[in-house]
Amino acid sequence: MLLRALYFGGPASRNELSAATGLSAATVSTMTGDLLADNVIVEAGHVDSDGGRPRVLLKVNPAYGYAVGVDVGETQVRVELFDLGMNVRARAHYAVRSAKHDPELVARHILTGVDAVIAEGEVPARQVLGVGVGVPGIVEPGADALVRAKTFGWEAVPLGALLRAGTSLPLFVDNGAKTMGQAELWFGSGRGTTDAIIILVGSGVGGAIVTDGRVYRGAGMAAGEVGHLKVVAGGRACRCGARGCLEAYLGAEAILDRAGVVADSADEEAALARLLEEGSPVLGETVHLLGVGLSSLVHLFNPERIVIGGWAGLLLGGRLLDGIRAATAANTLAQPFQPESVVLGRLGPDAVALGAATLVVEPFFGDAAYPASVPTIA
Amino acid sequence: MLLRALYFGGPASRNELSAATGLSAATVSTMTGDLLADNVIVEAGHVDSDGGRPRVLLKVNPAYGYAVGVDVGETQVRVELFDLGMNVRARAHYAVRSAKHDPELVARHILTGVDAVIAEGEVPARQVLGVGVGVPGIVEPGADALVRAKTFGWEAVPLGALLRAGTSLPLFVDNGAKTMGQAELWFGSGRGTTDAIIILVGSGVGGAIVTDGRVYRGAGMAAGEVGHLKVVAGGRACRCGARGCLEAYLGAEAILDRAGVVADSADEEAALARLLEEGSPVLGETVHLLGVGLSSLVHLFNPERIVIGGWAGLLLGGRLLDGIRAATAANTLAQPFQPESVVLGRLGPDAVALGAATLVVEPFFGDAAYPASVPTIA
DNA sequence: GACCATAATCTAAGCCTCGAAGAAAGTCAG
DNA sequence: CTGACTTTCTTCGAGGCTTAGATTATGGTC
Repeated sequence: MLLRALYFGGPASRNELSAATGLSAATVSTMTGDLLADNVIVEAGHVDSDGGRPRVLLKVNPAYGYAVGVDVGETQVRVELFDLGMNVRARAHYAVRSAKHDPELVARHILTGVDAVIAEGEVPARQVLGVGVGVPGIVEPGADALVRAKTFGWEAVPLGALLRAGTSLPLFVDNGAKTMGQAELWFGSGRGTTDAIIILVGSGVGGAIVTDGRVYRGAGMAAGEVGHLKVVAGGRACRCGARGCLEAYLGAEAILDRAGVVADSADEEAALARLLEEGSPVLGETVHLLGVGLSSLVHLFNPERIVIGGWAGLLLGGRLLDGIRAATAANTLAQPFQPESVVLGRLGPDAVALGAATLVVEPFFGDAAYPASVPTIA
Repeated sequence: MLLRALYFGGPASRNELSAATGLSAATVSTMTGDLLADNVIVEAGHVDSDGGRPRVLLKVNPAYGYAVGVDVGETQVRVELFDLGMNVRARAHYAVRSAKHDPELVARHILTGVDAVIAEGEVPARQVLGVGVGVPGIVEPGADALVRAKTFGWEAVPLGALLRAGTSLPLFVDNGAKTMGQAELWFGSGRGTTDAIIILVGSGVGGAIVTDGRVYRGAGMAAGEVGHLKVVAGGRACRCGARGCLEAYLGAEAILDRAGVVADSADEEAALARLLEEGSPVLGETVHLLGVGLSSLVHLFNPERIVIGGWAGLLLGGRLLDGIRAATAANTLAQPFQPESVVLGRLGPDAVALGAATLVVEPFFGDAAYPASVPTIA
């Protein structure tokens, strides 16, 4: 609890911690004493007195531990080493031939990358708290971390098992959009909210739903698939097999397709930028449909904030944010929705690895250890 | 924690409680001793031994306290008194002229009803733990409990304030669909799940979304408005002002309207039953759109179970459940969805008052008292 | 330099939880 | 019927965490 308060509340004095956590000053004092002794936290300067004893500021020691974040993307595997302050200490990239995503090759890239960044970052191995991996598609819970990703042709790839064979570090695998969402939540535009929607538009559409301050994963880790929210019953075919999904209209691929632009994945960004420059009736429809989708989300989740991110999302939002807000408001009851609550992401499209690293750090900050809501009696 | 385990886990021995809660047998023993002394729990028979000392079963004392549940409906205000076991002890109904829902009149009905059922139930006033009220529309958080309900013409009715002027009992006001959903969650088809969608189809469409074992209310208590999930962008006009809402197709009113049947609200049930009997192309479309809506919900929430309730929902589901399951599956990725997870509600349409009473009881069972996810530092 | 204000620490007490030991209340074999 | 055995429940002392209240530390103000 204290660690979380310090981590997200920036440097703070013991006194502020006492107020923030509700613990007594005495408890904070003894606890911080222990944490200081264990080197988990460190002093971070003083604040000049305004009449009394000056406050000593404390913060989490960034060098106490390190986390590896991995982004398994369409074109490359990116591996990055972060300290607890989420500063990058080392990077490694491995290009992947677009069509071919051999699971074993990907796993090998990840494992080599992990060793490489730990070596390059000059970090003692025992201080590495774990490896977080963000992948496309749906990840099943369980030690094997079965991954289903249509875009990669992965049906049930046991990525967890493949990686565990090559490293003994704690391992966390999750959908890349969710890791990116968690990054926006912790360090980006979602900061400070407890109920938010983070929608990530890239080539496709993904997202993360934040409830009670945490990314909601549902009963089987598959919640938050914003891309497959239906906006037009019986509408355009989506690559998931269904019809009328948001992703069938909103991802860069879908937008370009609808506009009749031919572009392979490497050119998508330039092509979309050109489309925005030149204008197109498709864009108006896109904004409208995004508004419809967001209004559904508002009515379902009543979020405090809606963050639009991902490279295509930032491109669209940069020019059309007002339109998106208006389109959402037009479909939404006035009470639960303020247009200004729709904002753009702040972290850019490369935050998947950062978010993956936060998966490692999250349990370190106390996991919240919620009591099981209802204990089961046999 | 012990109370919750006992309440939802039925009668149980101290030993079972120890296993269920993770507390040691010693702790359970002392705690239950205190609870017994305070009369919060009582013994509930024995289980014959199978070789050792027989177990003494414990349960929550239903007579320890009482809760009043109120259902503010279209045609009447229903007030019911429940004991902790949620057995009805007394009822009072007050007819309301359909069109006219004068807030002060409604409040007066509620207050008279509360006094009436407490008197009729012969319950000591100090044992009444509070009053829960289920209303249509959206309830704003705060002491005034501002209610916005288009169907009643309520713009911002401070129902909480009106009631608090006439009673000093603790007061809980929430949307009726959510209270009903909580009733299904605690005592009906949702029992035992921690992640569920409960969709209630009556004249309109409402719902409750259960995450982490509790009804999710979002940042402003307005989450879970399943009726305003959009299924057809730019589709039929909904009474909320937007277009293409699920409620514009799925509520009894909308179904009958689409089928060209004229029926006022008193006849809706009979008319819908006749439509189901006779068949209609509208029904196929309804099933399809419900499937589309549910598939959106599955992708967003990845629930363990989907409960269809409300009088119209039970009517539809009774005949067309297989079709609904198939329509949902057709629009949903295979991994997160099993068709059998769609089930019918078990409590019938009168569970609003029951659910409202659970609002009163909920904090009594320990509120879960989740630590604030991130303490705020000034 | 006396006095005040605020921050941090120390101290003793209270509460919760647990392990270990043992009491209670049965079954079962002979 | 008796003694061994099984399982449930209770008691007791120890240990840990948290707190209120007193105390010490560190600076400003007059």
